[in-house]
Amino acid sequence: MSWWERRKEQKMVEGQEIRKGPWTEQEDIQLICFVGLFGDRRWDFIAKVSGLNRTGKSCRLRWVNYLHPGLKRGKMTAQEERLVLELHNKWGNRWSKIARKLPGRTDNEIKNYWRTHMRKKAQEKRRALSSSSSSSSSYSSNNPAVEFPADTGPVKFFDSGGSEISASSPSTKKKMVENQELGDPNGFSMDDIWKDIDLSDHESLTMNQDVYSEEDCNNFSCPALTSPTPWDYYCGDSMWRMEEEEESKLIFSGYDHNGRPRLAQPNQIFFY
DNA sequence: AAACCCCACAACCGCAGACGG
DNA sequence: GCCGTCTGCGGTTGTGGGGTT
Repeated sequence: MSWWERRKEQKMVEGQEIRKGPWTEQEDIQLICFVGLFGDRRWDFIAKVSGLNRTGKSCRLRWVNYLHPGLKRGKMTAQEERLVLELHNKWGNRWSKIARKLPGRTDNEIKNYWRTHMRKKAQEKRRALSSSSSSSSSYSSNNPAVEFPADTGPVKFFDSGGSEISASSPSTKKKMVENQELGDPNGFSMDDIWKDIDLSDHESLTMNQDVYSEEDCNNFSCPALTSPTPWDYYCGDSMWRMEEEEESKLIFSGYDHNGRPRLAQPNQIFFY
């Protein structure tokens, strides 16, 4: 049993049910306040002192994927889509690494985008293949690995990635290798398939414009947000400097009558 | 209008690495 | 070096909304 499970159990014993599922506005506000006070590092501590009855992990996730100032909302721009494609081709499923090149986008967002995007691609490809040739395709039907499931549900083979097998951990690497092995009984790996998909995208990309270099990626900056978020009202980029400006920061203290977030000094906030 | 499908998004889980005692 | 604790990452699942049949 892991420490986390032990801890969960301990909490249950203490009679504190760990909350799960969607976050309420009130919880968001509470979390924002406590992150404002203690910074976005000590999640376990924040989870404890905030009285949210959430796990530290859950708090962190909520912050990183939803509440963090500067997050972009809305559809990926064409530029971002291209960048994701490029970077995935290069790094594989290193979502956090890719996300760092797209300011305002989270790894989760990119992951989700890729998942749906690639599923669509796979389906299109499958349709194209089945209509063009039912017998001579190199995507042989006796290769179970390339049998795109009729069902559009989760597909394991999307765990493959760019030209470089890159993984943060040995187990992840192992998984990738396993996937490749599983998907390659006849010398045709899932990686090849995805590379193929990537390439077709890549080709259409390069037909129209220059390919992004790494330098481009580093210099890439997203256009200004078009729709104001609550964070635009109350912090602009100041929250990014929160750690350096512990003393002078303003933090969220609720909504005013217009529904706009209110600002206050930490010492002006009373939680309960 | 109802049923169904698809997509986007939010959230959870398991695991591994980092770090401090 | 070991162990406990915590954080971060990648994979997966659940769900709500919008579009289509």
